[in-house]
Amino acid sequence: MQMPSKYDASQVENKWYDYWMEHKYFHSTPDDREPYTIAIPPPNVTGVLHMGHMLNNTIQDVLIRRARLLGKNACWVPGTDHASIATEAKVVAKLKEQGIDKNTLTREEFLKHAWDWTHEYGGVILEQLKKLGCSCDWDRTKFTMDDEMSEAVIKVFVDLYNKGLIYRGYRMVNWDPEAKTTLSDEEVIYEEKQGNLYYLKYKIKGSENALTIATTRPETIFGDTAICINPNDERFTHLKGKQAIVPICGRVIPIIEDDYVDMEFGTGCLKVTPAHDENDKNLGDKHKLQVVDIFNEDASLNSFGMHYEGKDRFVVRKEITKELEDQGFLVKTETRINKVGTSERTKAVIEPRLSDQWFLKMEELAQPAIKAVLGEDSEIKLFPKKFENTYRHWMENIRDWNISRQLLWGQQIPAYYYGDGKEDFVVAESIQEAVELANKKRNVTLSAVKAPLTKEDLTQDKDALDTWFSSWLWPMSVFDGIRNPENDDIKYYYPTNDLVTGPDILFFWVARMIIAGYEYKDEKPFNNVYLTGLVRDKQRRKMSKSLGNSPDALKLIEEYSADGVRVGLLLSSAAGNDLMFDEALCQQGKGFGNKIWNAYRLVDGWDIDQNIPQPNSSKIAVEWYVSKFQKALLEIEDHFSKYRLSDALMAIYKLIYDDFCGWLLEMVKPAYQQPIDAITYRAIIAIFENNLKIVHPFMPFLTEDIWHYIAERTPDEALIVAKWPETKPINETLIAEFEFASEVITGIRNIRKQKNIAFKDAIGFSVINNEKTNTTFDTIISKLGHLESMDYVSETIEGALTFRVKSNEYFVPMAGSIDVEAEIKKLTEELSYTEGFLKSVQKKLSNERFVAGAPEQVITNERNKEADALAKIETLKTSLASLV
RNA sequence: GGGCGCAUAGCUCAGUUGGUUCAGAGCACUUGGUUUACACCCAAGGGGUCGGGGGUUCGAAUCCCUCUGCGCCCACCA
Repeated sequence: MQMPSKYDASQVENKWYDYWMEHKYFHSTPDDREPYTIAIPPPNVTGVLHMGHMLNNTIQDVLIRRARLLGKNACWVPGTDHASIATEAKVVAKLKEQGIDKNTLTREEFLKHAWDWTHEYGGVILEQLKKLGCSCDWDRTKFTMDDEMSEAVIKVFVDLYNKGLIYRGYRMVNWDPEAKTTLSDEEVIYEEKQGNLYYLKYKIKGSENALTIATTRPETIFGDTAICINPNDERFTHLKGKQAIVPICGRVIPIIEDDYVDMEFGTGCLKVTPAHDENDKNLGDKHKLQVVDIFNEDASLNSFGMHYEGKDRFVVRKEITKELEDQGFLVKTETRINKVGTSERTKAVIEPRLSDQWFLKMEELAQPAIKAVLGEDSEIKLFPKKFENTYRHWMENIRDWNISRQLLWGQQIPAYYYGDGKEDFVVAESIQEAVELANKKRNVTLSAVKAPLTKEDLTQDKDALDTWFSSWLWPMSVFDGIRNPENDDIKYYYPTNDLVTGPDILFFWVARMIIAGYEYKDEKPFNNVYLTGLVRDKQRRKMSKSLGNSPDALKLIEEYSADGVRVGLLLSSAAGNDLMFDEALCQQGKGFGNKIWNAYRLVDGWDIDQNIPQPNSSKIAVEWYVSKFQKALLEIEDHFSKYRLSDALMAIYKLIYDDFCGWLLEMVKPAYQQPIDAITYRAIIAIFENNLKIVHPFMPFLTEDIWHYIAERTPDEALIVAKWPETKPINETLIAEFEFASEVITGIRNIRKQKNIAFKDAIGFSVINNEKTNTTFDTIISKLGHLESMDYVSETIEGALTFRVKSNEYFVPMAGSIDVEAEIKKLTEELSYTEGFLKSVQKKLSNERFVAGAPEQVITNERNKEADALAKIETLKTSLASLV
């Protein structure tokens, strides 16, 4: 087939992706091969591809394609996450645009909108992954809200409840007043903000005296139910047992004592607002204080806020400060930096709020997950290892997980209420079961038997479960391993091999998957966790939509080709290190593709002559490269085993660019318009095929395309399912000899450059072979140096340019044009450098403690260095003598 | 406040148990080169007191202490 001179990426990419899909290379079913499995970190169903996804999924595809070439049964399960709060926020915003208020809709109506949205946009991101070349088993695509996935979630909830691990509690939670839902601690981002510390005067009841407290939140005085002082604080002894009067609302509250109060901070008097601060809640519980909640769901004030009712908390803060000041209650204001919790999704300032929530007890569940990751013989390895510390810290201080969200989009909590009492509820997988359970439970409680409850008497809890409560089951539920634990898929594919994700969800997701894995399969969910870094721009800023510094992923692919972008992303992204993304890297990736393309164009253009013998230079060249390739193969293997993908790619890059294109092809290339012998040609093709195999995981499209130019192939022979190159013995001698030869060639090139000798002009060449190197590479030196001849001599050649490699001396005769002065200068400089070097080596060797303390190997080396230096000095001296 | 980690060439980073290959790679840069696959190319070259200071050792980028500057995680004193 005629090969175009330019590589047309988009056409090629579509062609081969379709081809792979058509022949079902991505699809996997259990068989007797070793499985290699990755469950994708499911992106948000309504999301679009960003640089983080690109990096993440490129890594996964490299791993999965390599596993496929290694003959494993590779299965990469794709899917999307319903991302409850993020998606719900988007749907609410869209409805708002259409003039629809979420609160006017029934649950069913809202969910219909959400599903419409999901069907419209869901899967866009998966289509984008295809453009990147991701070889997911699309037949297995899952969504965390699929019926069977939801069923698994509910089953697990009920099971954990029955085990006594899930409980309902009236607790202080993080309330997002914009989304009107609870957030887990992990979803709250603390930001430093400039704020004020207000000093407020509270009158003492039945006295003319007053006390002063300091607060950052004056609007919460309506919720004050006590003033607290430290019992050891002598300044306030006179306040003990007294009562204080809250400004503006005039409520009388007790003055209590607790050594929780820091005497150094503020005034040493603390106002206690149990409804709106976690620590105050604790104080409140301890001292049996009243709880006054002053906020509505949207964080506007309720009727306790008196004339501020209905106004937003921040508006009230401003206005009440004014009122307090006018009435003489405000003593002073200090500016202060404090950390304010904000919602990861909506950016709203979090309000601590007391409410009924569902919690999962974590401490006991976490134990197997701690053991699995930490310690010497850990079952799960984190890459890079440094995240183990972070993991340990979190796991050993784990708090109960608040799993309920006041959202509609998600699995509805399977708790059913049937009475007025706080405990009048049951937890069940279905309403039928709930009815039965409820009747049983009620009959036990009640002395008299009442008419049985029916479906209509039960109300299901309105809250939905936290998104992560479904995704923590992901590696199991994608194989239906929760509902159907003995099925073939779960038995074959679980545990999965590698998980590739960002460290930002180490706790949200990774830790919890490990916990769930041990609880439900009694086994780890994956062997290795590869934690990628954040993608940042050149100025180290995190790439984000709001900054507008994130390039359009698909445009990048259009411009640099999918392969180019993949290589660009991986060129500089060690595991766990942030990636300083620069489009120039994609350009380099594209350039690499171009290099490989043109290399094949060269080979493809050769005429083959069956009758000419293989030149010795070509024979050696091929043998050398085969060894070089094998050496690289080992190195690549080692990098992969340590998940050093950038290093593996760089090793491949250098092998192809320098050793293959730069050296091998130059060594075997026939003269202009001359044919190549058949033996060399066949060897080069075999080498080329091996090269393509190792590049394929990184650049799947280009390599598959060239693969089919090399030969007509049946579908079974496609590159994607080819066999990874076999390992063979390495001829280290040959590699070392080439190293030496390449230095000789460099020397010749330098002389040509110095004297402006064009490559097309052949030159004479002589050598004094003090090193006794053998002649293996002579034909190659001759070819690449364009030598007339290569003579072995024993005496210095007069009137020649010289250079040395080790103690060998080389001569390029140049009668009449030798600058003797310059030669002497050059030789003198080389001599003094070598003598200095020798001195330092000898100094080391004459140090008794060195000779006594250093290992044999090191000493031998130093002795070799000494001998080399002495030989070279000898050579230099002889040359100098002949010139002077 | 507690914990973890990082600092090596202009940039991004390797450097495994202290000693061959220890001062490296890629990119960028400088110089020279083009009828013969590729200027998306080839060749050659410059460039670093290994963040500062101190210590251990025959020997330190590597181990210890300290200072400085960054990054991340956790906890949240009103």
